[in-house]
Amino acid sequence: MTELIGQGDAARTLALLWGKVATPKRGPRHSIGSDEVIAAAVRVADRQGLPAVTMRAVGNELGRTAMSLYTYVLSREVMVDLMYDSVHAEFAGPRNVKDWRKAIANWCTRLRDLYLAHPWLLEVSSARPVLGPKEQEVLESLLRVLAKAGLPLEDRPAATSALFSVVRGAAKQASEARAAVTEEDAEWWAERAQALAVAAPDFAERFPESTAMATQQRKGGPQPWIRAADQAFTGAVALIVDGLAQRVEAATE
Amino acid sequence: MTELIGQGDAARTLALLWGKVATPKRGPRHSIGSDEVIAAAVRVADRQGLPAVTMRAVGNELGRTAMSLYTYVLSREVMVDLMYDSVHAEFAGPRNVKDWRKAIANWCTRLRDLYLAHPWLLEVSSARPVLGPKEQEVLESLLRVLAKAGLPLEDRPAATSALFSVVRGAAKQASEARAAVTEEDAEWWAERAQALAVAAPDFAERFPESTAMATQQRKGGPQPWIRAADQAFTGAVALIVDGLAQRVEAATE
DNA sequence: AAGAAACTCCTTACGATGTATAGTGTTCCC
DNA sequence: GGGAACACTATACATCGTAAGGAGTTTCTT
Repeated sequence: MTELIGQGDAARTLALLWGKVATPKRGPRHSIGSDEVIAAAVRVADRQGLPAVTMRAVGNELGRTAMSLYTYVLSREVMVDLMYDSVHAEFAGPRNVKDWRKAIANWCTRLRDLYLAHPWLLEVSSARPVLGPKEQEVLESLLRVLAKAGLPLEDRPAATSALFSVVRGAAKQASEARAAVTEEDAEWWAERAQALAVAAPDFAERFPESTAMATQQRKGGPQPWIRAADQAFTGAVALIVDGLAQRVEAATE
Repeated sequence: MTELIGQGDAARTLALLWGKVATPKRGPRHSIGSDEVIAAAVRVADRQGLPAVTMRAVGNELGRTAMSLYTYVLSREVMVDLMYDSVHAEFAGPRNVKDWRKAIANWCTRLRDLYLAHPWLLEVSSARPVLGPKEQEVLESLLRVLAKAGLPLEDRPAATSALFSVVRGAAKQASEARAAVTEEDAEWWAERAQALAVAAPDFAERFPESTAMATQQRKGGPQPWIRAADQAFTGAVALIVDGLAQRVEAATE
């Protein structure tokens, strides 16, 4: 039975997200701000992944105890939300605004690069939306392109939904592929592949289409995983852009 | 009956996934099988979500201790992998195979419904692929449709990547929307919305396009969230299908 | 037939986690 | 200058996955 943990959560969190925190009048000065806490947490996440972001680890990163963080961030969950929005500041809006097709492709690539720079972003449970300004700006920048392209209002939810999904999906796949290149993990993959061959000797007959696609993808020269993931990504984006072009044409006729 | 119960995690897990476990010769009979363990874990996950799937909870579901599960599943992580593949058995391949466009839409809907029936599927970290036969069959069934449609081999990775991403993304959004209808959570959302209005009074001016889309979506009658999410989903799928149709035409000319 | 071996399942225990609680010391308002 | 508000620390607790070891059960070997 999940109880509503503290009624003030939402207001407090949103205030932090939108930079509307009133500084207290009395008591010792904050030697740091919540920004520093978030930055430290992001550093830990970038280095060691999201599970390593424990209150103790972040406190240690700041030369402080775990409990002192609660002065700034109310709970770990909230801290992760703040981290999430925070790194979206690194996102730079799309270029090539003249050609909207290129602008969309550019938006997708930049967002994917953000996810690749901070893979833990994709582990943040979006069971409940964060609603921060920096992530909002990412969405807004896409909508600006779609508006200028002349895409009807009613088509935009589908478009944004599709593009966000594809970028996130591709980023996930790409970061897996990237991890596979690590020496340690390469071994893991090899072992896994062999174990699969033993466990499922009839794989090729049972899943002919999957096998065909896999062998096709393996022809990509060195580091085929990464290249394949990359091509799947650009291909998927192109697919959606083509679909959007049809909608735009239909609307402007 | 292949013998190899490999020493490694991977081999053991894959053996379980592909049903190639050798039953031990000595010792007391298993009063249950690993299937029952997985089924019990799935029951817990369906009722209370993935975080509630603790070894103790699953053990309790079976009238057993937590530690006894290690006879069957080596670790919690492996157990979740097995759960993941297991429920993909519920997936029924697409109908309407004659019209490949409808078949794809059907495949997407069915997969989304699976995710909605077991929302915890979307929380399973796909940092490392599961490689089970039941999930593989889901992919294979899509590839069969694409093959029959005449989509060139080199376009299939992009197509599958895009469709999987869209279905997962939409399912995530939909399950959030569904959660919002719950009475408890409705309150949470209302509180959240009000807090946002306070924290970001300039939202509309700052994000005009986002606001326009939101108001547009709100015109959807009762339960606008769900309907909006649903339309975004079908729209996104249609978008991709249109893109695929172009590729198919280009190839068959 | 009987001991050894293999196996299931249990009890206990450990380190790690998020955070409640209580206390110490600092800073500012009246 | 006293008291309220606050930052920060130390300690403690429930819960988690699971390591370790033991008791009881079944089968193989002899």
